[in-house]
Amino acid sequence: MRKTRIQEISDAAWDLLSEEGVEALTMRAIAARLGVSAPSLYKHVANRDEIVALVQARALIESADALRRAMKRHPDSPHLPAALAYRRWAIRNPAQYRITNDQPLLRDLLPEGLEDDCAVPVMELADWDPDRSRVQWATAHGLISLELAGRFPSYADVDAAWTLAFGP
Amino acid sequence: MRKTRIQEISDAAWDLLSEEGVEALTMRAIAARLGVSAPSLYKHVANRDEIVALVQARALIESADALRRAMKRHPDSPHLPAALAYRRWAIRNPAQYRITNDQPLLRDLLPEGLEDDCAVPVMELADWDPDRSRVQWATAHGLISLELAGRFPSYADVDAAWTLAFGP
DNA sequence: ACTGCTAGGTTAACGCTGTTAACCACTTCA
DNA sequence: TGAAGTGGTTAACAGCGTTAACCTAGCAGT
Repeated sequence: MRKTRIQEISDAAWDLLSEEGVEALTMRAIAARLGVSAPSLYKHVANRDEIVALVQARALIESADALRRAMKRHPDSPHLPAALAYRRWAIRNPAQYRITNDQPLLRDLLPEGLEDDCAVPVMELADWDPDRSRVQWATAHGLISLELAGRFPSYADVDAAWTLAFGP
Repeated sequence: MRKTRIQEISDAAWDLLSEEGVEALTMRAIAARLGVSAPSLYKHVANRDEIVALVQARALIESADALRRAMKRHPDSPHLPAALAYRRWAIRNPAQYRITNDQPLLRDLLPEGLEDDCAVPVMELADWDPDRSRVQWATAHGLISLELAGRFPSYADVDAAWTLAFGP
């Protein structure tokens, strides 16, 4: 089963984000990675947003999986491990995290139900209390967002903040 | 005391953000607001980042002031009022909030000490515990960021989340 | 009063961006 | 055999930040 061209485009975009950051995600750069000219991408996607949506979908899935795996590994006290796993994923994929969480999701272009599916583990961690789950999600997202934006001073003990927020 | 041209540029950029959002903040649009051509802006600023930094500085000051005023108004139980005042400022100035908090601060272009000054009220609210202050800041920032990005469903009770996070 | 500097504007242009139009070759199928 | 569809091409456009070159009004110094 060969890779479809759309998957190749998605992978090229993902790798470009990993290697060169958000600003490097241009149609011409993606095309160059596939050894092709930029306009030919439009034979496979309608516009750049559709490629961004592919990245957002993968980022949502991967980060939710990281959460789920950590919860499975620490079934009795999952909060801190799950939070740290989420943080770890974000720090390792900063451009992907920002492109899916620092701007509106391209919902119309995302697979149906994906967003809800990825919210499940967070709901579960908050014992299905929607308010609690939103606060915990916001705290994790806020800590990551501020860390990625370099808003904590270099001497800040960010680990201690995570432990205080999600620890025992 | 007439307004200096740099202040006029800063104000034009601010108003443009208020009225048309982040993507509308272009050199040509700022210049048009002053009835002038884009290249002439470079007689007053080195580049676009310098204008963004002017906006960031004003946003930091205004949002910190909103915090401080709320704390002064509710000296006995300031946490929730202060948090809601911060949220209110962000919701009323979404483009300015995002341009200063969703990307790295342009520290080299910001007035010396401004960032620290604006962190003081948050520190005070957290009883000068740096870890607590970072968590509370992150929670507020996360809630705002997710709300501005439209990540909460329309039926979500965001007020309840704020009350849960900062309430009594 | 004349000279020359400076402040602050102008237009033209460059390289980048996303995107469209027009064209072309190869494969598939009736 | 011919038609349609697939997936590539180059040229081009408007908008972006930015630079270069030029011009003009006002002020300072002799």
